[in-house]
Amino acid sequence: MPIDLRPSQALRLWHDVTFDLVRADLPELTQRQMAVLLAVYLDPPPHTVRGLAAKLGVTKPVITRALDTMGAMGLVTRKRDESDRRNVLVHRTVAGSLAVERLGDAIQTRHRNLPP
Amino acid sequence: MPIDLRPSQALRLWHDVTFDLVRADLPELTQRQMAVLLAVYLDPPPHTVRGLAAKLGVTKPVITRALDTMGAMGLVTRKRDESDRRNVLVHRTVAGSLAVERLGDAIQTRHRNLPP
DNA sequence: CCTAAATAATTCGGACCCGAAACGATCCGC
DNA sequence: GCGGATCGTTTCGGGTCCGAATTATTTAGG
Repeated sequence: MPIDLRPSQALRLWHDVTFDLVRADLPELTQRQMAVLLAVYLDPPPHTVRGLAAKLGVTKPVITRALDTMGAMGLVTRKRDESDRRNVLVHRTVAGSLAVERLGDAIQTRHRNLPP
Repeated sequence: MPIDLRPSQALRLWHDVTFDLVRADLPELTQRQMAVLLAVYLDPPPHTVRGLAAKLGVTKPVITRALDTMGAMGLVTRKRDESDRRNVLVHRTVAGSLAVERLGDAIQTRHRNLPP
């Protein structure tokens, strides 16, 4: 477990990484889209629209729209669940894995360079 | 300086705090608004529209609009610079300080509870 | 079967954000 | 003073997101 972060260091970390995300002129993700992306890539599958909506405490259309947008960006794909065709399963992509990996590296780097 | 975060821990931290922000049904801030808010509260004053725009690498109207929104939320205030009335100076508020402080606590808590 | 429940998607009106350009106010050098 | 430069705001057309309600598809139960 890492040594405790003081609040000022915690905020500095959040500030620095947020600036990295803004300065990188990738398409901006909303907070909700970011939450969906990280849920899909960090939590174990399967991921359904309903499950993601419940996890985030938002309505299902929010998830559908987030998946529309992130699907157009190539960050996730959707497939019908063949064992229960009411469900839609969200899958990871290579592009999404790379984007998440880059975010992890950014956080790690900013964390390592925090002032004492 | 804190011990190094592994990328998986870094991403878990970002995931957890992002979820906290989404679940707390406060008005959502865009990434850019978050960047402006943290710049105002973490970097030393004075803060001008032009300075913030340069720091974030965005156009001035982006800052003006972010200040409009965050001003309506009570997170910041604007005042004319009396020594150069072309400038607008961005000031902190009690509500903004509290919001930033709560964010810092959330990050600290999530960081402390990261899996090994 | 055939109805009721569950799931994801779509529609609707309204609000917000964007970039680029134009605008008004203010300052500064000559 | 005056003209150009600087600063913040506003306008414009277009796009995205929102919540709530509705729809279409599929499953499960009697």
